[in-house]
Amino acid sequence: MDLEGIARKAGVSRSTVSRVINNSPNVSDRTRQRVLSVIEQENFHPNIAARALVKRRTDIIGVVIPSPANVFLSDNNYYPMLLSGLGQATRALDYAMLMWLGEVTHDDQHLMHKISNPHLTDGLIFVSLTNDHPLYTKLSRLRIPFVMIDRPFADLDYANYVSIDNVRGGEVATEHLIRIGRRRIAHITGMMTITDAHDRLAGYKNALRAAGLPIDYRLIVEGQFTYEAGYHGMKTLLPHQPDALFAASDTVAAGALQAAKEAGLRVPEDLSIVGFDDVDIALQSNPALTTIRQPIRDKGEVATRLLVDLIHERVSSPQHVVLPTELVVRQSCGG
Amino acid sequence: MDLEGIARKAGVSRSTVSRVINNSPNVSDRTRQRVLSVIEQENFHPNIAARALVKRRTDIIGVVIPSPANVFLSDNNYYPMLLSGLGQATRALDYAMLMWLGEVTHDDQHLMHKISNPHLTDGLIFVSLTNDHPLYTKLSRLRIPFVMIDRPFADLDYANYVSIDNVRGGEVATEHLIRIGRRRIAHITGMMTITDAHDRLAGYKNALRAAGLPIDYRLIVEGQFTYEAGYHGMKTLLPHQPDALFAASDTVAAGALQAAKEAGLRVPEDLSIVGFDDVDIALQSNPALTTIRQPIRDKGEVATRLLVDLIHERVSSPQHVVLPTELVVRQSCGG
DNA sequence: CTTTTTTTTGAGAGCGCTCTCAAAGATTAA
DNA sequence: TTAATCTTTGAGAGCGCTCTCAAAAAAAAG
Repeated sequence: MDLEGIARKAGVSRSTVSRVINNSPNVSDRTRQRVLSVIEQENFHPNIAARALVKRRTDIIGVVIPSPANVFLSDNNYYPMLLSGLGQATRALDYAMLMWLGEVTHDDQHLMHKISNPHLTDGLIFVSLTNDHPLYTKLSRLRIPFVMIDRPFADLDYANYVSIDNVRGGEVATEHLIRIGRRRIAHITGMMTITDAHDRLAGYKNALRAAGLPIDYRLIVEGQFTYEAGYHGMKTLLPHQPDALFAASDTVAAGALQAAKEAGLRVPEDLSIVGFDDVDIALQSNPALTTIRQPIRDKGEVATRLLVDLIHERVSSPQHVVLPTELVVRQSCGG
Repeated sequence: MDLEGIARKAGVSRSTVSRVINNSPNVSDRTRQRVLSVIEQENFHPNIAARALVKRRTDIIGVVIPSPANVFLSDNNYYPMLLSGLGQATRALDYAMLMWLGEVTHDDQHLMHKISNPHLTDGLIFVSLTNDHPLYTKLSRLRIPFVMIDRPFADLDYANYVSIDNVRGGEVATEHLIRIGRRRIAHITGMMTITDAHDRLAGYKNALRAAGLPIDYRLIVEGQFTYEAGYHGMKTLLPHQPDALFAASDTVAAGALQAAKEAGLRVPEDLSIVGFDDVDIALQSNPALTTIRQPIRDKGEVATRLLVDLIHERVSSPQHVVLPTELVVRQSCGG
């Protein structure tokens, strides 16, 4: 059953039915009711392909999460929170959400071509795209608007993004450790292919400098935003006897905490720990983690709204949104 | 630029270009190369709306996760694992994945209508649909194939589903506790609006009966598959002095563990705990949880493959797939 | 009433593909 | 060489909508 069929049953023209399903005001109430009842009775669903063909809009936005499985699966409820924000906002704006999950390799031209098809989605949201990612370099050729969640590197300053103030977050975390009297503050970074890791590290260094403390590179270990990286990072750090740790994420902090406990250190007495994100693991750790809370759901919501504004050309590229973070003090740092 | 434009540039007809982009064998190599190079050079993307209009296929499958936020966000990496399986399989089968996240209320007719639009998706996968859900009753009117992840109640026996053997899982968990000498075994259930919770409870009872142990309803508490439910459930159980707990999920077990610790109980010495799922929290708990591992990613993969088989009418409804579970022994139960 | 204005409706083209069917070209068999 | 077969190509209809433009109907003004 198509528009024509409904029209026949209701004794009107195709145009009128079209007006009804598109909520046009130029239909008399009597006609509208008649048409609606036929639609209801026939359980009619408009063919959105036909609509998309003429409107040149699909009302679908694409979300690309190219994180490798170990990050996507280990980061606790970071991704669920983000997805929740994205899903919520797309629904509220009457869009549908297409999702591309999982690693994309260079040779998968087919997939990259599909993702960037301007006839499939009206716009794209890229989550935590690393700068060594095959899609990263294709961004400039994209013919539909896109928004990145997490700031890309400087070479992509033409891109729209929604991020948090990671530098400030790193500063606040480190300042807190300094304030409670710690002096040998270690840092386990995140994956250095995304700016979050760089910026949190920068914030850490800023705070040390501002307090006149030395930057000791033996106290800085590169990690991957994973539990394992935190665990092994801490093992590497232990010989250098840190009295505090700022971890690039709560998951990293949890891994480090485990390693510290196994080494017989008491947290927070012997070692203060501050994480980042404030995901569920922060609260479930023992002791609960002091952390920098970031508005994860908001990132998803704001990114979606921004993308839709871009699609409708209500704003023009590039747009940069930076959301605030907040220190949450719990037991893992004492003081 | 459309097919016609590419055709002109390549000096062939629209039909031939169509053949090329659809990998038809009936094109000479010379022509194919010529067309492909024009496509490449023009960065051409076929209009999939036009294609869908004539093919009556969108090559999109819809995934509906109507879980309330507190479940979606708290269940640790259960959902990421599932999504990973779903995403992986849809990609492998050359489909795109549309996602509907979050609660759907009765009054949201508009959304339900969108979800069930047969022109938008070729089929649907419902994840953990509760039997009190507004979509549950609409299933019979759906005009596209659908697969449920987790067995629905008996009234929906015409539905396709992929599940695990929850009854057996509950039995194995409980049998294990009995085997290591526990006699006052408590159970905190999941949300009773889905069969998983029922079946695990049934398995628990089966095992007790088989061992000649009484079923003590003071040792059975209804929960919600959440950390909080586990925590409060344990508090309710403590006065009845259980010596073991079978929790309906690892998240519940983790909450219960916390409550037990706070009450001064030693785990596993005073209280053995067995969880269910084997999600990350099981390993990160202290002590690590003995649990029933279920193949979460596989559920997603199998459901996707089944759906695609249904779409292509390679199999006919109803199909019921039950995947096996496995006991994973860790520290939380001693013995 | 008639004329003007406003509201409501219909006709028809066109969005960019696929698919069938027939024609043309190339290859092989007779 | 001609006929038969196989391979490759093109023409054209049609998928189910939206949107513009004009016509018809209803309401308001004169």
